[in-house]
Formats: sequence, C-alpha cells, structure tokens
Amino acid sequence: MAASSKGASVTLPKAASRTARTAAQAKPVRNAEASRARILDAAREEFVSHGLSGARVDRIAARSAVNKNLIYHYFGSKEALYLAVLEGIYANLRERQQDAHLRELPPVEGIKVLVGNTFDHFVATPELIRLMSVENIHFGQYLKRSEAVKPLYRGLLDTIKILLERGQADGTFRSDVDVVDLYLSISGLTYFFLSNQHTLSWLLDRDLTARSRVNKRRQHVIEMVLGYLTNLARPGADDLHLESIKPESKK
Amino acid sequence: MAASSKGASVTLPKAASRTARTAAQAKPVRNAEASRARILDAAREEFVSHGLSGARVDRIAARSAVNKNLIYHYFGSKEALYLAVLEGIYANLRERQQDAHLRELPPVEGIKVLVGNTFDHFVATPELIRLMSVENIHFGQYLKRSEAVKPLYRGLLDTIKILLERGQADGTFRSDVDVVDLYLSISGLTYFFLSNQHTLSWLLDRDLTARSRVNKRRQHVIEMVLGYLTNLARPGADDLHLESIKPESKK
DNA sequence: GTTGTAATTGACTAACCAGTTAGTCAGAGC
DNA sequence: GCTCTGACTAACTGGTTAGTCAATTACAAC
Repeated sequence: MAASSKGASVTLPKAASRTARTAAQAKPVRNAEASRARILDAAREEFVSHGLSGARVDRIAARSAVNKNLIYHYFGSKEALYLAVLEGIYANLRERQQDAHLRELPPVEGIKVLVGNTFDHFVATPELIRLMSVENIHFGQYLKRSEAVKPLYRGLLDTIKILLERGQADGTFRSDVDVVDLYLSISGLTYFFLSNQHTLSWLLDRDLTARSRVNKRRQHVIEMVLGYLTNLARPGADDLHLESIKPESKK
Repeated sequence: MAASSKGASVTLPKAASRTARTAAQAKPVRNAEASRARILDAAREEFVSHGLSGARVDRIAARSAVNKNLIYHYFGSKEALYLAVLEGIYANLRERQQDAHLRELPPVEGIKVLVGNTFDHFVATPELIRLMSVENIHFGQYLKRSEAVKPLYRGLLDTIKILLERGQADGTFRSDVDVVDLYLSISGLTYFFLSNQHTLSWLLDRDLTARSRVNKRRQHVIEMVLGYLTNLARPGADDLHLESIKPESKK
C-alpha cells in the first residue's frame, strides 16, 4: 500500500553483483535446497539451546540469514519445523544402525564395541540428547507423529538380542536378562551422565565435562554392563526375587 | 488514573459473605501463608508440565485462584518463582538423605536397599525428574544460584562410599569402583527409563509406564548394580583398559 | 521477450504475556 | 475508632512473537 511507487528508477548494485556472481559460476542467487538446509541447521541450534517453547522463529530467521516468511513457506509452522528437526536428528541415528557386523563378533567383544559405540555417538552428538530431553518434556507428542523413526530401533534391539543369546548359549552371559532392560541400561548409563552434566557437575563438585572424566565414564559403563552380564553367580538371587517387589506408595 | 471514582456506592455481597464466614470461624479471608503455598503448588504443576519457557504466569494465577500480581508481590518474577519451586523439589530429596541407617547394613543388603529407595523415590516423585530435565535444558543455571541444595548430595555420596568400602574390605565387592561413577550409574539406570518413558514406549513398542514393567525395571536395576559390584572376575579386564579409550571424533 | 512458477522479501497484525500502576480491603495494635 | 501495614485486586501497558499479506525477483521453458 505505502511502498508502491519505486518502479524502475532505483540503482541496482545488488542485482548487478548478483548477475556477475552468477556469471562467474559462484553460488547461485536462489537456491531452494540450500535455503531449506540453512533453515534446518539454524532451527536445530535454536531448538537445542532453547527448547521448543523457548525457541524464537525470528532468531532462526536471523541465524539462517533468511526472511522469516521463507520459513513458513517451507515448513508451515514452528511446530512443523521442530518436527522436521527432530526427524533429522533421529535419522542421524541410522548411522549407528550400521552395527550388523557386530553380530558376528564374540559376545563379550560385541557388547563391548556396541556399548562403546553408543557412548561415543551420544558424546559426539550432544544435540541428540538435548532434543530427546525436550521431546520428553512434551510427552513425546511430536515424535509420535513420525512413523519414520521407529524401525531404526528394531535393528538395534535385534543386534543386542543376537549377541545376548549367543553369549548365553556359550555360557558367557547370565541367562536371566531381558533385551529391552539391557538396552535401557546401556543407554541410561550414558544418557544420565550427559543429559544432566550441568546440574551434576555442580552438585557433585566434579567437572563431568572434562575429557578425562568422560573417558573414565566410558570405561565404567562398559565394565558395568559386562560385569553384570558375565556374573553367573547371581548374588543374592535367593532373596532378590519377586517378593522384594513392593507395591510402592503410588496412590 | 481512569479507575478513580467508584468510592462507596457499590454493593458488597462478597464482603458481606466473607465477614459471615469469618464470624462462623471458617477459613480466614486473608491468609498469606496459604496463598503462598497455593501459588507454589500451582507453579510446580505448571513448570513441570510446560517447562520454564512454556509456563504461563497467568495460568499459575488462575490455577491458584489468586490475582496475578500477588505472585509478583511474593516472588518478584517468573524466574524467581521457578527457582523457589526448584529448591522446594530438591529439598524434598532431604527425605531420602535419611539413609544413615543403611550404613550399618551388610554391604550387599545396604546397596540393595539404597538402589531400591532411589528407584522408589524417583517413581513416587515424577516432578523431580521432569524439573531436573527442565533445569538441564537451561544448563543448570538456576540451580547454581541455590547453595542450599548442594550439601544434600554429600551425605548420599558418603553413604555409598561407606557401603562400598565395607564390601571391598570383606571381599564381597570388586576393588576398582569409583563412588561417583557408581552413584551416576544407580541414578542413571532409573532416570533414563523414567525421564524418557514417553518416547521409549513409542520407539520400543512397549508400555514402559505399566506397573509390571516398572517393577521389572526395579528388579533389573538392583541386579545390574549388584551383578557388577560382586563380579570379582573382572572379565576382559586385560584388554578392557586404557588403550581402548580412543580420542573420539570430537572436532 | 513473454509467461509461468517458485524463491524471496518487507511490512504488517493480532494475540499474547511478563510485568506495572494505582489502588481497595482486612485486620492487628494502639 | 483510628491508623498503619500487608494482603489482595482490576485494569492496563509495552514489548514480543507466531503467523499473514501482498508483493517483487530470479530463473526456466516456450
């Protein structure tokens, strides 16, 4: 309405330089794919450091050097953008699913490598843990909209199961192990340490982000899992069982 | 400025009923402590279910049936209110610190009860885990302002240390265990399972909130910790050590 | 070179929301 | 019964923020 009459008279240094660049075979002026990718990158950073409610679309636009409206053009809404980021991060996990080769290793060796890989992947991808936390704060409601992620877990569980059964068959591993529990433990031993690093460092008066601490933790997690699996004596198993499961004070 | 002249002419049915109630020795019309408590309760609910950025002060006011400004009168700001909630939740942990009696138990029994108690407390107080997640999303910056919480952890760590050392002295527990790592493992085995229940239930196609699952998990966590501690063989210890700590692909 | 299409933009808006202003009201102490 | 303090409230504000409107521009195909 107001910005109407500025038709042809203005100088065009921008357009000129753009055409020049294009002629010089440099980056094209318009590049949908690149813009989309830049938006996703900036959005990941933003959601990772501020959560879903704390994230600001304007900040994402600024970070990706893109007009805010382009974000809505490509993704439709803040929540849809968040979901896209979430799927991207989980899809990244696909790499780790390349663990089929572990299935042929000796059980102890296989578990050792698997636990180590899990640990390393979590350490190398801090965004993963932070987004998992964010998503669980929101009761996992966004992840549930994405069917794509689910199958990835099947393979991981299968690998653990195969290693576990082989180890049980040859008498290396104890027999009373549930695959899901084992997976939860492998992940949990690493996850808590990393997801709560900030509060824990403060509360325990130890710098848990220090490289030496992280390496030490890696070692401990592996030893814990294997120590449990290879302990065939099952200490206290006599009175450790069902009768000790109290109903709990849950209303 | 605008709302000036409405001095004495208005009807006072509210005031009348209030006086009646007061006369009848029911709840007093004004009660600072009760209002403060109601605000804190509502705020805890709100922060637990929406996080810090997602929480709405207006909603807290509505939930606690209190005028919004009263919240500012008592707490000063949304962040200060959040901190008050946080301190309250952690102070609640003090209960669990009543574990001095564990120190006299036989080591295996002591660890068993300690792990069970930790698990039960987490299960019974879901707000604790959710607020811990929220706080870590914010890099623990609010908790760090509260010096009150820290000492609580000292006692817990001491208890674990005493049990551990007694178990090592009498040959029940392995010797290469770090107290901090052990504490992190005890908490982590429970925390991950509970904090990520929503996404995990979906991804693993198992209802992890089911009572039977939770009981099963409790059992597993106890067995894992004790299985590790009492495994004196230290399997793979020969090649499990320092040389396997790779520098990792960290930039 | 015209036309169609998708990329890209600036300017705008309506709702929201933390925090404020300017008070009223209840009761304790005198 | 007056006064002073602190509990409590209604109405408002200014800045923020997700989302929209109405265009303009680059590029490709014809």
